This record gives sequence, C-alpha cells and structure tokens, in this order.
Amino acid sequence: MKPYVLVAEDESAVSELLLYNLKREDYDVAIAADGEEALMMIDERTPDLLLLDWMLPKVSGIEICRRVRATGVNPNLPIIMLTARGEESDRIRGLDTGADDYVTKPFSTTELMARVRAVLRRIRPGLKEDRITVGDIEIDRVAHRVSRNGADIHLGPTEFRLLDYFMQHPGRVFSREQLLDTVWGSDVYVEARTVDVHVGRLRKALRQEGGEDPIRTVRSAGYALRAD
Amino acid sequence: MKPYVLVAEDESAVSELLLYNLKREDYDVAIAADGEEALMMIDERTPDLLLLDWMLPKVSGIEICRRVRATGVNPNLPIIMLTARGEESDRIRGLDTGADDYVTKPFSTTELMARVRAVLRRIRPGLKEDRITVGDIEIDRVAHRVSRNGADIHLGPTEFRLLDYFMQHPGRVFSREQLLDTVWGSDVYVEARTVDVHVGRLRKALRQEGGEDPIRTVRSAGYALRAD
DNA sequence: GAAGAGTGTCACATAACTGTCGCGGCCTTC
DNA sequence: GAAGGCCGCGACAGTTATGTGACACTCTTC
Repeated sequence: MKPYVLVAEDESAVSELLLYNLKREDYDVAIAADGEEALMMIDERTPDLLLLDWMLPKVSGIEICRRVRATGVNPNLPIIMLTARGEESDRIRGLDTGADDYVTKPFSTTELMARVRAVLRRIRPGLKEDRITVGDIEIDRVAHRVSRNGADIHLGPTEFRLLDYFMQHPGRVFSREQLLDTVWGSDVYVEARTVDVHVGRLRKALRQEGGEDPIRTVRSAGYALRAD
Repeated sequence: MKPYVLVAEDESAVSELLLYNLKREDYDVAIAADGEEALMMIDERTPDLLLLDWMLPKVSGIEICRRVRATGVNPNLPIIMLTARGEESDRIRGLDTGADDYVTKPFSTTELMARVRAVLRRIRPGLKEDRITVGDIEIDRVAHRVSRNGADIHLGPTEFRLLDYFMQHPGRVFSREQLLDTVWGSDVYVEARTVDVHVGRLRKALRQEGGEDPIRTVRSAGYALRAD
C-alpha cells in the first residue's frame, strides 16, 4: 500500500509542485486548498503524512495541527509544517503544536522529499498514546471510545475532547478560559459558563454506582481530572 | 531580586489587569502607556520581561520589538507580544520581529501567567516552581493542591493564595498591609484584621495531630511561615 | 422532513467562601 | 498588677461560584 500524503496548501503553485514531486516518489497524494477542506479530507481518509501550510484560509494550519493532535483519528499523524519565513520562534511554535518537522518556503524540493521520507520512515515514540488510562477511566482515541471500569461510556464530541484533554494532563487544573481555548478552539466565542455545563454532562456520563466523581472542581480556578 | 516586568499597553483595563496579576505573582511591575514611554523606561531600567501590546500609540509594539532586538541594551530581552484575536499575519510578523511568544486578546490570565513564568524560567532557572515544599507542607500550583505530611488539605481560594505567597518566602515576615497588597490586591479595600481571620482559617486547615503551627505570629509586625 | 443527538445559554437553587464584629485572653509597659 | 494594644476565634450575614434542569437551535441521519 502506498503511503497517502495530504497536502494542505492554498497557493496552487506550491501545491502543484508538491503534487508532482510526491507522485514521482510514488505516494498517493491529495490536495486541500483550505483548512476546512483539509479537516474534511483527514476525516475521510487518515493520511500517513500531512504537509501543512502554516497559513491557510478558513482554518489555519496551526489550528489543524492542534485539532489533529487533540482529537484526530490518529493523533500521531506525522505533520510537516510549511511556513513562509524561517524564524526560530516560528519553528518553536510549530513544533510545540506538535508538528514533526518544519520547512520554510521557498524550499528545496529534494530536501523536502528527503524529510518526507525521513518522517515516514520514523516511528514516532508515542508522545501521544492512542490509549490513556487514568484511574479507572480509559480513553481510546483511535476507536474513539471511553470506558470506566470496563463499562463502555458514550460521550458527545465535545465531552470526548474535554475528557481527552483532561486525560492528557491528569491532576492539572484548567480554567474555563483555558479549556475554551484548547478544547473549543481559540477562534470561537462561547460563554465561560458553558464549560460548566459540559463538565456537568461529562460527569453525568461518567457517573457510576459507587464510583466517585473523577473531576475535581477547584473553586474560582477551574476543573481538573483526579490524578490518582 | 524580583524579576522586573514592563507592561507596554495603552488600554488601562488590560494593563490594570496585568498589573494586578503580575504583582500577585510577585514581580516588580511597571506600566508604559505608549511606545515612547516604553522605550524610555526600557532605557532607564532594563526589564527582565517585556509584555508588549501590538498596537501602541506613538511607537508601535512591533517597532519597539525591532529596536530592542537591534539596538537594545539587552537584545535578548524576552518579549511576549499581545495581539488582538485572530490576526494571524500579525502573529507571524510578531514572531518574525523577534517576539518570544505571543498571546491573543482576550487572553486567559492564568495562561498568560504560565507563559510569563515559562519565559522567565528560561532566563532565571529555579524561579517560581510549580511545586514548592517547605517543611512538611507541599503546594502544587498546577494541580492547585496542598498537602501536609502527604495528607491532602483543602483550602479556599484566598487561603490558597495566602499560603502560596508564604511558601515563596519562607521565614519572611509580612505585615497585614503587605499581605493585603499582594494576596488580595492593591485595589481592594479590606480591613487589616481580615488577614488575621484568613491566617486563622489557614492555620485551622493546616492543623494536624502532633504537628506544630507552621505559621508564626510576630506580634505587632505580621505573620511568617516557619522556614525550617 | 421528522426524529434524534448535541450545543450553547439562562435561570434558579445551593454550596462555598468572604469580610466584619465582638468577646476574651495574652502580652507589654508602666 | 492594671491598662491597653494585639491577636485568636466563633458567629453571621452578605457575596460569589458552581451544579443542573429546561429550552431553543442546529446538524445529522434515515
């Protein structure tokens, strides 16, 4: 099976060049012209590698990166970020968000292809596991399932992302604003109290005979997952 | 010596908020209301960190950033840029100009404080740790937890901040006024005796079989945490 | 296009926390 | 050893923060 590479890039000059070169390297290639399209296509068929422009219409590359890492079908999806100019802090931010590599435009095609090969060859030691267990709760991002003490639990998308985020940082307290920023996305305007409601729903879903509330309320600070 | 943070921000609502929170985190803080003032103040005393609004009267934030990097006394002066929400290209330019980090307005205060800590820690390692232990008491500001001899202790928000402040300066005596200024904030008017009550509550919460009182009363001077 | 699921807000009840008082004890200072 | 300042602490009434059911909408799904 050929590796499937998704290119998210709005400048057709660049994407055409990539398409050409990647096909020549014998990859399956698809192109998304904006962030929205990219997200849809990722959802449709998970790529083996994502070439992601930093600035994309509709949904920015960094936002896509974040979402893929946070909630994607495969949070370990390798990502190479493309950005306009090389700047150390750009690089830091990109890598911070979870990109595996970083290439500045204009780039040398052969070098980029080398990096693509390198990333695909590499087996990334799971910074983000496919499954996490905290206490008696288990979350499986690949199967998109949650269970507590073995019992399956159904969560809505938002509750899932919320729990997912908590599970990545057990014990840590997040303010409503932080949660809105990361779980909802920094580009949405939602009341802070809405977080309360979703935490409530998450609690309700996780509620279980004899089990204690896994989510800790820290008054005037926010919420945290009980670390155990 | 406390880290010195200069806030360059023309909206007083924002700068006041920052002032309040930064002081609470025990930094030396100064505010510049426009770009010119900011440059002068930087010249006068080089800050350890610059919180810089993107758009400033007289001299723009980006210009300041550039000048500091090009000609400043300390070209490595850490800079966190504040920008209005959603100006992606601004971010790029900001980072391009050499800002170390950027934060979009409106921002989560706790997150900003976390970034401030992060940036300052790079400069001065050992500053504002996430966890502090003094004697048999431990405080974890990330998880927002307190324990004594391993036993969890619940504190209300004010008691938590109070203890947090004490833990940062074990042994040091603080007057009621100092505590009001830093723990409560210089902008609220509260009776000095109120401090007594909260210290009392903190003591009560920390009280433990066989354990001695970790807080020392210094008659007609204030309170201090026993250093050990 | 109807049913169902999922969302964001509100309003209201409740729980948690606050700031002040006031009384009584302790310590200092004459 | 008496007066007075200083402090500990229980009580309390006022605030503020949080939990939750209800509701109107929006999207999917069939």
